Amino acid sequence: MNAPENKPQPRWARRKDARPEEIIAAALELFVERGFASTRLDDVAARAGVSKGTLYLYFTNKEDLFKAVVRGNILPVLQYGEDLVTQYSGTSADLVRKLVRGWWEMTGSTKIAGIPKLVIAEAGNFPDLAKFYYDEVILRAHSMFRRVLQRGADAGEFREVDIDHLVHVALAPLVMLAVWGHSFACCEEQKLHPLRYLDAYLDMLLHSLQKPQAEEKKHARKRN
Amino acid sequence: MNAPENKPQPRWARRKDARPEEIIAAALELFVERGFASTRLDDVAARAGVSKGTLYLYFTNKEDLFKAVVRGNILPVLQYGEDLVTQYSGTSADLVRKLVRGWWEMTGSTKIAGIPKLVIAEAGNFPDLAKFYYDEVILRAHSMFRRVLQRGADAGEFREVDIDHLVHVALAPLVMLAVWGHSFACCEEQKLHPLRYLDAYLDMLLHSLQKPQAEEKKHARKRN
Amino acid sequence: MNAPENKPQPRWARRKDARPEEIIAAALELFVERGFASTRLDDVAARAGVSKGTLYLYFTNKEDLFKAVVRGNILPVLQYGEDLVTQYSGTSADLVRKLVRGWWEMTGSTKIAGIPKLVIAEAGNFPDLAKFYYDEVILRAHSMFRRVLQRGADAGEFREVDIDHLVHVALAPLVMLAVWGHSFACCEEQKLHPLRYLDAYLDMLLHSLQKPQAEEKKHARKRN
Amino acid sequence: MNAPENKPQPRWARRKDARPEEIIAAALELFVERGFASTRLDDVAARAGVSKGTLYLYFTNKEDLFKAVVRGNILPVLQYGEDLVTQYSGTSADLVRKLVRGWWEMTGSTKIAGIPKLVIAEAGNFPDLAKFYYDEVILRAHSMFRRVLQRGADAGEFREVDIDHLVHVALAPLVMLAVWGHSFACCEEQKLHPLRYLDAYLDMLLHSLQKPQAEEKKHARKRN
DNA sequence: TATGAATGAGGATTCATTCAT
DNA sequence: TATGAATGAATCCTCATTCAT
Repeated sequence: MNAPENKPQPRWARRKDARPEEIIAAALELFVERGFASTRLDDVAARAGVSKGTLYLYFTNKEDLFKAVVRGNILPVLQYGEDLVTQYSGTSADLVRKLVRGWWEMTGSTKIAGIPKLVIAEAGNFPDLAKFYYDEVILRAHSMFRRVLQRGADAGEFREVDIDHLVHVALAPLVMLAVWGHSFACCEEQKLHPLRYLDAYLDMLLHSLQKPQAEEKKHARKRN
Repeated sequence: MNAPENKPQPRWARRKDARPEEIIAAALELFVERGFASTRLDDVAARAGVSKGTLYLYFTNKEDLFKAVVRGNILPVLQYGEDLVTQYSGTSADLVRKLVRGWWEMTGSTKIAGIPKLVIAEAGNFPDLAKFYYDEVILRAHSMFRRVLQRGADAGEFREVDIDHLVHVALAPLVMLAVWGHSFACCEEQKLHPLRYLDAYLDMLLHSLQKPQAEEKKHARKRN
Repeated sequence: MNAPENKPQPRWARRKDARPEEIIAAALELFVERGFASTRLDDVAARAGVSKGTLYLYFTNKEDLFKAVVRGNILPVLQYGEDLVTQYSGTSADLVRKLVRGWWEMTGSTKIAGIPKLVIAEAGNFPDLAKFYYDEVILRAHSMFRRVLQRGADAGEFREVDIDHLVHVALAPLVMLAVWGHSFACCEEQKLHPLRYLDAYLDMLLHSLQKPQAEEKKHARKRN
Repeated sequence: MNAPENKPQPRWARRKDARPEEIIAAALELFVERGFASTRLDDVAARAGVSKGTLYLYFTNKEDLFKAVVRGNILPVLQYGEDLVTQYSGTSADLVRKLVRGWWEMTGSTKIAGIPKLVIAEAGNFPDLAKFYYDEVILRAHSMFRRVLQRGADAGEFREVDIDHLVHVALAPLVMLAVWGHSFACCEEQKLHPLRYLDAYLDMLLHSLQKPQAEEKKHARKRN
């Protein structure tokens, strides 16, 4: 206890700051595993190592905790992508590849990937959560991806397409990959290989954006 | 009661057989609107015009009813697609277009489109339902789509791709369109236009399958 | 079971009609004994001989049950008094005596006497119940008593007083007697004798309404 | 912390002694506003400007605090009346008037008037509090009022009545006035005017105690 | 003394399920 | 078959109370 291990903060004060995040982490796991309705707050408390009552010190009710789980986990991952898009200087195709693979490593392959399923499942029951997710996550993600497509089109790298709708379409396979991992993945006898799935996805998407060869050559020349 | 026998209660006799289907129809609506856990059997019974007890004459419990809803609604739509693939004689690109637009009209734009969301949401809680859906719906849909891609490749119409994974990828936007309509659609200020979404999807998919021009020409010649 | 005891109604149907009243009766006892907050619905159910869930078939929630208890028990007793006032043909003093003694027998000495205490105690927490009680019970009781005083004044039997305020004042000892029985009665070593209390009350009230002797004589003459 | 010692925290020293009374004052307000069960100690602490834990330094539990509120507020008001009765030299009717109006100013019109309602409401749940209140408040008040009536009777000013019961009866309107202000007062559209109520009360009470005129004259003569 | 984070027993409420009719 | 009254297990949430600091 009095060991020189650098433990300057009293255990309690530190706990107080850490508690909400510990609870959110526990709740994320359980909500992802079981869904909103089937998750008992007893279990969340137990997994977070606190008592039931403690939950209510930090969250008004189950719904509030649910929203905190979504907001707390999902927003940080958007910033990364937006920054990347802003800073990137290579080809737009490479940017797409980098974004997709980055998303997989930071989100798609983690517990956070369970959130889209959660939000989709509960959108009807929590309209304001759905609205939040739509405004803060979906619109931002669409906006980011639209910038990438526009960037490629402006540079003459991508062909002209219906960008507004393609954004919707092109993000769907990523969302589905995340959803899949928390729904049917465990039913598969021959497991889906996420990286091959992503390769096939990138192959499809980038092929579909490629200009007809004639123009492509012009573009290639310009770039040099 | 003591009335003469010339009224064999025709309406009733008919209803008796129809009961399970009426219940399933009512349950479909409510499950789609509210999700599994939030749907009360009271309401299902009320909407089906029967008493709560009657539900238990036809379904052993809520879970059983849920499964019946899924099974009863989802299987019929697959047959149509499979038959089409078998019989179709035009180009594979046209077959893809026809399948996609047919799916939209028969399924994507109907209440049935709510089922994928439901199954995804409850997959964790009903593993055997998920397994059923995976085996009977997803695998069959994948298989059907795989045949189409293979058909195009065999005919030299489509370029060579990783068909196994592309099937997964290529179906995702359709599933997501169905899911979208039952999750975030009501949050949108500028509503997604499903037919344009499908156009963008087909445009993307078919472009990505196109052979490079050189080969394309060969193919075009062959086709003529 | 098949005994010839005249039990013509099926037990269930009869129960359904009787249930709300059985529950209200049980709830009255417990609310009176323990107050609103300290009464557990478990106990109400047990005393009514039903399960907890059954309460919710008949009452929306605890508050609703509470209100039903008050409304169901208190309104019937008012009618008696109002009818008596309307029909009575003797002196107003005798009418007062009859009303007071009737109230004691029908209400003051029964469980119903616990209700004023209840309503007083919970008025702050249930403003609409208080409003109901004020409108439907207090105002009606005041109105009835005002008619009696006015009747006596009109007949020259009672002296002129500030009737509006006297009504309030004069009913207070009756309310207090009811309240007393459910609050301090059990603390007394020498028990309050309700009938003597009522005698003292009537003596005080009627004396205070008596005209000065001179006028009294005139009145007496008139009456003959 | 390491500041020079010239600051003996005067404010704190003062507060330390005042704490229990500040808590009691805060608790009185809340108990009166909401009743015992609906008052949260959180709120008491907040209103008293202390932490929840601090309450337990001064009171063993909620019940103890409740009792302290009652005892601390109700006893002081009795002494005034008892002293007045002992010292008063005017007519007994005037003494009654003086007592009643004094009570209104010192108690009936203040927050303290909420206590009778509280005690009545919780008498069943806190028998020892009820006993305390009965012994220390009600019996003393009765005793005091009995002395006044006896004083009037002994002086030949009041007629002979059943003093023991009249004491009960005669105090009831005062208690009810206090209770009224904390129960139905807020329901009234035409507010009760307390001073007129008290006038009507005194008028009734003193009239009822008046001797028949013949004797009254004798008494008047004696007094001169 | 004073704090306030943490506790957990307690109670209202819901709803799938049963079963007497 | 059909009903719907009744059940009671399950779970959210509250808040008086404790105790490490």
